[in-house]
Amino acid sequence: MAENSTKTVKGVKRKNKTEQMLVSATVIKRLPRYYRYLRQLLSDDIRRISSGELSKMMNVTASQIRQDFNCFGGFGQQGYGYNVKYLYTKIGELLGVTSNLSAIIVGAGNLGSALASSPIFERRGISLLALFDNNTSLVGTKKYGFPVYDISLLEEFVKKNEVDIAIITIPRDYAPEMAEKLASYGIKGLWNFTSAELDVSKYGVESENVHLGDSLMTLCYKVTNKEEKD
Amino acid sequence: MAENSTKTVKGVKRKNKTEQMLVSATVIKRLPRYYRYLRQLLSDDIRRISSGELSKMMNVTASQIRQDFNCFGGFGQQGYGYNVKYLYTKIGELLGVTSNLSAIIVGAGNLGSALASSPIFERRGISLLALFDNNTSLVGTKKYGFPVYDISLLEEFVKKNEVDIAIITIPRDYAPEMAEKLASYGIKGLWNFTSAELDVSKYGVESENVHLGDSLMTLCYKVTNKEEKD
DNA sequence: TAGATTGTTAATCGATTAACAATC
DNA sequence: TAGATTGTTAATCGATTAACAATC
Repeated sequence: MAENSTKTVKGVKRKNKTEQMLVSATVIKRLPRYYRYLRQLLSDDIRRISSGELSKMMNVTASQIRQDFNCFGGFGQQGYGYNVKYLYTKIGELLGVTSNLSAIIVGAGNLGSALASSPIFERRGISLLALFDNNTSLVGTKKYGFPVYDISLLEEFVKKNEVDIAIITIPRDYAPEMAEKLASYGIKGLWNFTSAELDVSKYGVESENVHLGDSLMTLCYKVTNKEEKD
Repeated sequence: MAENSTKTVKGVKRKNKTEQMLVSATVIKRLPRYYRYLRQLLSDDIRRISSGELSKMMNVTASQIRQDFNCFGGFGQQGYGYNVKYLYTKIGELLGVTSNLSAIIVGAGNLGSALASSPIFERRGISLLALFDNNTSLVGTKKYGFPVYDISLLEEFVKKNEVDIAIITIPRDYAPEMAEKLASYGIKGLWNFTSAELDVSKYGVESENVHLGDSLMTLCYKVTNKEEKD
């Protein structure tokens, strides 16, 4: 992916280092946030930014920003800072925006439908292909342009279309079994919205557990236990 | 809240320490997960559990479990372990399950409606009161039993009903302004589903930013960059 | 060149784990 | 009592921050 070459971007030479150690999950989880801020800068027509300026905007240290970017070989230039467009593109590539991933939603209920209606996939270069459900009154309909298929067609569809990501919005109790099935069909990633913890790493499948309930409870903790203001 | 008293629970004496330092966010964020596992144990009729057993179930170290619980003064008993029911209740209290919080959903679109239809609030002792929207075709209807009111009624409603938590499911661009308004109306917590970062801590309002897009991108990173399996 | 700002090493901080004495 | 397991202190690990030499 990264190589020991020298590229010329905006008339400026840049070095790409050979991929070093694996990057910690702590750093990875910060990348989408950088990506959001960089898109904003880009749409504000800001061409360059220093770690110092970005740190003020994002409320993190400049040190952390430079350390984070350096995990991937360094995207900046001494004395100049970072080229916003270049940095945005690079982080986008890291995050897989250009890797043309495909996705399906398993569970065409309220949450599944809400996701289908949102621009969340399109914005990240992910092709949503279809929804699946076992509810016969949903099967055969379309949700925001995407077909809802019967769950019995899932295996064939996933294998034929080499689906990368499955989004799980089915009732909690069916989730672990469904996750295993999807893993066996060759899914590469699982985006889990149920309160079950789905770990299919033993099949080499990556997963992200959203756990909305945990987020809500964390908020409740903060609301309940906030007394001492500073 | 906690006091230097001695309680008798299930015939066992327990000490409550005076609240010590403030507990780190790292620990807080783990509480909902403990809570989930403990509920499971409870429904499986398991009365007691040791940190060692729980650590195996949850894939964390027993040390971490004991450290975490001890941030709140210790819920266990030497030589015995933890009483599941007691521990579950205690963590629930910490998380505000018994503090009778109220909530509204601002934005009755697909995502707002999906949340209204879910048992996520009821399960955590939160009363969902209503939804708000500016779409006249939604106003006056009911979503899963909850009324949808016009956004113009928001201020009066929040103040009159002393609403604790506002859930923001409106388009991103309106979110910061709405957050400030809600803060000024006296909201205590904000559960934010937009991609905007809403920080109203300057008004003393707590917030949780869900950032589904970030979660999806993190998954994309993992899917795209998984090569080396072990 | 001089100034700016990165890339990177070293120092600090906080979180996790290990160890064990206290005690049920 | 003896055995088990917590509560808690000490050791380790990893992540963050500070500092500065490299360099554009």
